Amino acid sequence: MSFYDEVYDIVKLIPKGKVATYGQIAKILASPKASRAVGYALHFNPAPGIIPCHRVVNRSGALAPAFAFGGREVQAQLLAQEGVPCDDDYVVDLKVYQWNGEE
DNA sequence: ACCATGACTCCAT
DNA sequence: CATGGAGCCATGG
Repeated sequence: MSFYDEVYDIVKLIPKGKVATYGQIAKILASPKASRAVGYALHFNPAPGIIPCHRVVNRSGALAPAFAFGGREVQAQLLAQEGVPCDDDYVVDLKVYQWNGEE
């Protein structure tokens, strides 16, 4: 699962107050279209608490609807706590909070 | 190698 | 704007 390991590593090094999209991570890894595999890797989430999956959002900047480590509201709280306020629809302002450290 | 699945993304209606 | 279908990638049986 080296691919997944890469995903976890990327997610783990996302700076506080920033979020990354599946497509962005996929692009950083190897293929910009591996967003599915990336989401899958996060779904495995082998290290909850260590892997800030809440900092990973979809291309719209919205939190994963199927997120299940506590609920979207919890994720929203975490993001707000990190300094990333989210919309009522759990949508983050990507043009401001999207992580661009690998771009 | 093939088929099925999935926290995605894009295009068409 | 909501819904549906197709494409892409990695994993597991």
